[in-house]
Amino acid sequence: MYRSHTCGELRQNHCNETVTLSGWVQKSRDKGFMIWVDLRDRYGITQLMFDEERTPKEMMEKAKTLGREFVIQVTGNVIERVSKNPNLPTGDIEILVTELNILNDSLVPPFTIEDETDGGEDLRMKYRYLDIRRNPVRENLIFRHKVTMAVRNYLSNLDFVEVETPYLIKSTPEGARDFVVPSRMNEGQFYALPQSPQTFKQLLMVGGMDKYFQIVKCFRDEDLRADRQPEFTQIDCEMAFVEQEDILNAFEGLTRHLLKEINNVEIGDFPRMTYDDAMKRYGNDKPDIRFGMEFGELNEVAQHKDFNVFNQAELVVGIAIPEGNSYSRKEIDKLIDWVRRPQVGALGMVYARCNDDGTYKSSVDKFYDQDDLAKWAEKTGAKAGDLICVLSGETNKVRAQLSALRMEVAERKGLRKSNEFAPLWVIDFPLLEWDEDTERYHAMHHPFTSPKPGQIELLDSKPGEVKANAYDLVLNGNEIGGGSIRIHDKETQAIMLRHLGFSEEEAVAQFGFLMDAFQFGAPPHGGLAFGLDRLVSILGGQETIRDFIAFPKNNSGRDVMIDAPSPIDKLQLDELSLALNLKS
RNA sequence: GGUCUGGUAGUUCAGUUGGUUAGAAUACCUGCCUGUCACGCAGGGGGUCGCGAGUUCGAGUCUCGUCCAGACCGCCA
Repeated sequence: MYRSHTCGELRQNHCNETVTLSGWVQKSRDKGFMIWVDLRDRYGITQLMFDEERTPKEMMEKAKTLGREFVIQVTGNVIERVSKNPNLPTGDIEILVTELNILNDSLVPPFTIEDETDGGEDLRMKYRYLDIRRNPVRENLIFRHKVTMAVRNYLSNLDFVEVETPYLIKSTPEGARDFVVPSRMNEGQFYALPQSPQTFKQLLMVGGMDKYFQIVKCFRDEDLRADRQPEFTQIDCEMAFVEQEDILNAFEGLTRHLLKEINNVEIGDFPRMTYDDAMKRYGNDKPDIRFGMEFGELNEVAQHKDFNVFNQAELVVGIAIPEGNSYSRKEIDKLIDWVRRPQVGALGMVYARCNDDGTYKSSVDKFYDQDDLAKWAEKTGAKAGDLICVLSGETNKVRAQLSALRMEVAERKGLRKSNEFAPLWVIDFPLLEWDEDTERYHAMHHPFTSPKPGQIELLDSKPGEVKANAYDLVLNGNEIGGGSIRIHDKETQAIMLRHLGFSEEEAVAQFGFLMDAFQFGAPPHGGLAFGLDRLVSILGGQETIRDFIAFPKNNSGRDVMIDAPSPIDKLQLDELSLALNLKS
């Protein structure tokens, strides 16, 4: 028996008991006459004690050799401490050790195993197994476990069935790049890892599994970000015999349950906003509505004066920064520099100070009088003491730029509070999106999304204006879920694929299996998928998803711990009938 | 594919205008210490300044290239 108790559970009432503990040496304090060792496991820390008078000499010598992260097993008596430590749950007691067994020694760890570690990201990832010994990472992994358990319980209680779908599937040209797996048994042919189990869950609906979910890994071979991993986990859901309203209600229920269960936050009906509205009011299809600073469009009141920059712009739009008038000229210049960075890409920024006495002072006073500026204030909702920031140009670009500014200002002003939760449904997404590079329309969500009733005729005349039965669930400015009501008949699916540029042969080759299935009594269906990693990190009140993933990849898609990806040897390539054609 | 930031002791970082033997904290090692718990005290070891060229009497410092890491843009149906 390695242990009778954990390192987190012994208290005063255990005194005089003989116990056995196993764990890691957190720290050893050698005072010569006495040695204290903090023994750590997942559950806590218990202080071990060796002392000149009561500990045999050989054991005293052995205790002196204990280094950080040695794994040891001790047996001893629980005794009350002479000087207690109120900061530790086990601080009233310590173990007077009678047997010491070094199970395994340890090299000096490359960073400290403490809550506030001195280790950089790089090092922590290389030695992730040491990082996981730290409280914050371990707690995040346990937190994730609690979220997934809550999801499984909630959905299971509503008669959802978790069904596994295959990881080795077929590559499709739509959407993200596929990770590809060569097939040894089928020379020259490849599987793809799923970007999502999309078609399989639809086929489960055809199969009559009318409520499905799966907590499932998905793979996308695209460039990464702080919050984007090449393999990530979705809570993938699908329901048959449902309309959009049924889906929104079902998964609003799940989200509300999680907020209550995990964060003890009660939230009523989630607000809904159309995509068009979100773009107009926030310049963004995933607006953070924890704070204001809504867009005010100024074309009416700022054009047809002598300021050519605005006159030539498709859109003139501003926001009011609360108490922004306190910014110095220098700070405003810095803000202007910020929006001019290539990543944001604005050419310039016009601003107007809203003075406390109700007057205005703008960077374009030459062109606008006090009455004009008062109208700006009205449109942007600016109050005395605020700062109006105005950008202009091509509608989509300006909206993106001003949205970036809005988020940046909110971040700097601490308006993005991690313990506040503001969910939002964004609905009525466009069905199609024009792609400049390929000069054709792409499905904004995916090719299986159904258009709004009665709009399918518009596909020929005004494809960009067709709205879809597609919706996103947004939480605190992050898209945590997205879904749609699917097409469930062969004809509509064929029309859709044709508009996406598939020839009939291509459509049959890629998605024939789905359209075949639609001919055998496919029920109306729809669904939604949550990004679990992001959802968990937001509920956990943290920015980075990497600390909620046990073994994440770095920026370049590498696992620096196992050093993957890596070359494979000639033999493996030969078996797969593959030859390398390296660019560098 | 692009923009920006960084790379100096095991680790986190400082290093001024290009100038003597590259520093601090922490970790590590040795010794001391009669209740420690961020223990304390004394001493010690530890450096290819990412790598490669170049400029210079002289480069951690300047220039170019390159590699690695991070953030962002493109991309991510």
